[in-house]
Amino acid sequence: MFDVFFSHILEKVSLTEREKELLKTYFTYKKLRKKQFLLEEGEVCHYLSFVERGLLKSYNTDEKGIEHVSLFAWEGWWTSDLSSFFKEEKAIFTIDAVEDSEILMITLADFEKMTIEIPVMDRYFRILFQNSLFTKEQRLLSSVTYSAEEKYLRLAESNAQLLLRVPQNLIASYLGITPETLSRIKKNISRR
Amino acid sequence: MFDVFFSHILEKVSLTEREKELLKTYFTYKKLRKKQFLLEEGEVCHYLSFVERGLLKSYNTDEKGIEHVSLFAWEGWWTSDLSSFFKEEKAIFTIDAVEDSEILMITLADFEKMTIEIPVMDRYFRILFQNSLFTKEQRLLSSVTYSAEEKYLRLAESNAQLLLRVPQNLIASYLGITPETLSRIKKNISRR
DNA sequence: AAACAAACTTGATATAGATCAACGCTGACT
DNA sequence: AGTCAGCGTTGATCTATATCAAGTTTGTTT
Repeated sequence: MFDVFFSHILEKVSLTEREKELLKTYFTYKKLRKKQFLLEEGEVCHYLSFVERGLLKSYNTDEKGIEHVSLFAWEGWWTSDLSSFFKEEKAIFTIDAVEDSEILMITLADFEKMTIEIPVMDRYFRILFQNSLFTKEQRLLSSVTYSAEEKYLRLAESNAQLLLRVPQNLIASYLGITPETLSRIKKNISRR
Repeated sequence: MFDVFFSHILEKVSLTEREKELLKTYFTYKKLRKKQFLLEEGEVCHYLSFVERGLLKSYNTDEKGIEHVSLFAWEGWWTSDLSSFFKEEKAIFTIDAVEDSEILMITLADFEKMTIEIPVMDRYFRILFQNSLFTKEQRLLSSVTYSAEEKYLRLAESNAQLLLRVPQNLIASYLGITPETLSRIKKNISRR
């Protein structure tokens, strides 16, 4: 139940057996069926969640009702509306399960307790957030600099697995283009 | 020389006098004249820098030679090509001074020493990177969801100071639109 | 297996914003 | 004080991608 969890954390920091046992106590295990919501826009996001198995997406819905996927999270990733979670404000993102999933959830109060009692978790999350920043920076640059086709090709290169696991309309949404445009792009690419 | 520096760090974590003195020893002070480079694309980024005074921008230049501003950093902000700094890879960003500036710089080796010897700095940077993530998430959402005019209005609201301090062509670049478009947007807004 | 709803494709048309070009203003350096 | 480069404005045109619409394929539920 904590397999993926510990293997991911121990890649970045060391924990004693005692710390491991303590760490477990802060988390709640939950199963989600495909399409089930973990968070809905407008609620306060009460959990930071680690994906043990499955795949979730977090997205924002605009005035026209169009969904813009902000992040996919599968085995070994964390997901949450970070801003809502840490500031206890209303969430701007919705999170739901793309596949049946199993997650480990922690509340803000427990997160704070955890960083006090296991200070090395501050280091773990420092490294985690730092790596997240690289990715976000790349995406931001990509979204401003490249054409729709280049964005798709770059995603295909950097994240081939995603394309196999996620329906094309969600990929389009993640890239910030319409499904129609993505369909045409793929046709053009395969014609060459 | 470390005024802004300590006031910003002490907002987030506490330090003993001993830790403060030790912390200082890891940083190098540097003055930059307007237009002077702190980092050029293709180099490895050897420093993470805190801005004591002034204003820097970090940007990426595309194949057409167009600059895309990724981040402005003024008093109390950190700047670096994070990915290049932490992975010791070639930088994709260039950083230069928009105004005469004074900065405090730390190398990766010293950063690592610092987090070992003053573990609470892991916490400081965890919180810092976490806050950065909120902002990047917002910008990404904004860049995909909103029209050029909405992006501008949102920036004006959330960051009025920036508009006063930075030339309009850089604001356009930061928003991912052309200077011509921004000029037209402002005209439209003021006509109403 | 039938029936229905998603997901994907293809074509026609519309549009936001880019690009190209010319000109005026401002402020920095000689 | 004069000159020149950079910044901002405005207009005309172009283009990548969105939007709208219809049809096809795939997958899920009963």
